[in-house]
Amino acid sequence: MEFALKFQSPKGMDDLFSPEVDKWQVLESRTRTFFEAYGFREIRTPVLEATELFARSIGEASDIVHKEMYTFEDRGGRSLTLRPEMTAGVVRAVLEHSLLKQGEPLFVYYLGPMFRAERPQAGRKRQFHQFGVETLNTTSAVNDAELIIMIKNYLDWLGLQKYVVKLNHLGSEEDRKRFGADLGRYFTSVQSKLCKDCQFRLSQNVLRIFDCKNESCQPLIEKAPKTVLSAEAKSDFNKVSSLLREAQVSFELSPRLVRGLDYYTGLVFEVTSIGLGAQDAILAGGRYDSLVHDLGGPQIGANGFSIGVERLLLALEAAGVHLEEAVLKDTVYVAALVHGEETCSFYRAIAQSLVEAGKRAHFSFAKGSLSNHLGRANKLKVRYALIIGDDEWKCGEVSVKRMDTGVQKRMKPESLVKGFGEI
RNA sequence: GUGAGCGUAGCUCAAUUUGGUUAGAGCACAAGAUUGUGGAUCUUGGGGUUGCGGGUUCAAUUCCCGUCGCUCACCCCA
Repeated sequence: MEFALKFQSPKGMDDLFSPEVDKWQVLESRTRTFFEAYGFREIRTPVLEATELFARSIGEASDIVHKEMYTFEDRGGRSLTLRPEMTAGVVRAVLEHSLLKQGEPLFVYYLGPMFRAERPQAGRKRQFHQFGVETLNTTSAVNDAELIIMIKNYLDWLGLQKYVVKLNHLGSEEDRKRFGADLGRYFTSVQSKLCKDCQFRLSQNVLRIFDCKNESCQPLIEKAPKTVLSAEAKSDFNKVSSLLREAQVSFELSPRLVRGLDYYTGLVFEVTSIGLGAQDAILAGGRYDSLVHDLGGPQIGANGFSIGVERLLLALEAAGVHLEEAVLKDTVYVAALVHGEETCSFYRAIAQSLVEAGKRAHFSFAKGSLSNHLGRANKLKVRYALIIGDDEWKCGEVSVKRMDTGVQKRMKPESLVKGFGEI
C-alpha cells in the first residue's frame, strides 16, 4: 500500500465494480425485460421517507422498525429514515399522485437499494438491493396465484434450478385476532418454559414465536394451537393451492411461515434456495389488504413480493449460471498499440463507431507486444479484438479479429458497424 | 444487539505452536526466449509500514491490551 488508508466504505456497504458489476447489469436488464413484458412499469421513489411511514406500515413492534432503521433528523427537524423496504414508499407514492384508477389494477415494479442496520452476514448487507413488484387493487386468489406463477417463470427463465416455494395463509383479520388470542393464552400458560426471546415475543407479537429456532421451545411450539381459518380464508387458500398445482408450481405448506412485517394479511410466501448459508430466503411476499387504507387510501386489496438481489446472485452462482457471459459477446478488446496525442481523434472515432455498433470496449493502452494483447483478450473471453498498430494507424484503419474463429479483417472505423456482422 | 473465528504481496495462503539475521510460495502482473497474431513452456523481474495504535522485551508477524475491518452463526429478514 502506497499511502495510509484513511477512509473505508461504511460497514456492510459494498463498492461494486467490474467484473462483478457486469453480473448486476445483466440481471437488472433481464429483470426489467421480464417485468415489463408482464405489464409492470417501473416506479422510483426516494431513498428517504418520513420515519412515521415505516412505523405505521411495517409496525412499531417489528424488529425492522425498533432496531434496524437508519433514522435521523434533517436540517428542518423532520425525522427521516433510509428505506428498509419498498412497499410503504410505493403505496405512499401511488396515493400521493393518485395513480389508482377505479376498478383497474395497478402493476408496478422497482429495483433499488434498501438499508437495515443489522450485523452483516452471508447474504445480508446493511445496504442491500431488492427487485420487487406490487399489484394494487387486486383482491382474488387468482391474483395471488398469478403472482407466484410469475415468480416461477422468472426464476426458471433466469436458470435457477433448485428452489422451494413455501406458502402460508394468515387468515382473515378476525382469524388472526382469534388465533392471536388463542396463542396468547396458550403461551402465557407455558410462559416460564419459554426462552427469553420468546417471552419478549409473547408480549409484542405472539405469532413470531413460530420463528424461534431454540431447541427448548420446539416441543412447546409443536403443541401450540393451529391456525383455524374461517371458511372464507380456507377456500381462498385452497383455490390458490389448486391454481398453483394446475400451473405445475410445486410448493410446500409452511404453517409457521410468518412475515415479520405487520401489513401482511392473507396469503404469504417465500422462496428459499441452496447455496446461501443461514439466510436462505431469496424472495418473499404476500397479500396486504389493509395497508393502502391504513396509509390514507381507499379500502383496496394488494399483493407483492421482493427479491434479495445479493441472495439471488449467490443462488444463481451456486446453480452454475454465469450471467457475465452475456456481456462478453458485445465486448470488444481494443489493442491500442500506437500512442500519442495525434492518435486521440482516431481512437475517438473508433469509440464512436462502437457506440453505433452497440458494443462495449475494453481499451488497453498497455505497452505489451501484440502477443500479450491477444493473450489478454483471450483471457477476458471477449468475442472481438480490434488491433490498432503502426500499419493500421498509417492507413487510418483497424484490424478486427474474431477471437473464436481467428478470422481477421481490416477496415475503416466507420465500417465497424457493418463489419462486426461480417466476420 | 449477542457469540465465535480471522486480518501477512493485487488474489489464495505459508512462517506464529516454542519471540531471534534479509517474512516465503502459487496465481496474477511485467520483461525476454518469439520485431505484428492467442489458452503452453522456460528464464528473469517488480512488488510487504505483517490492518491500525499502544504495551511487554535486548529483540514482536509471533505474546498482551485496545481499536478498526472482514467472515460465520444467533437474532431478524430479502
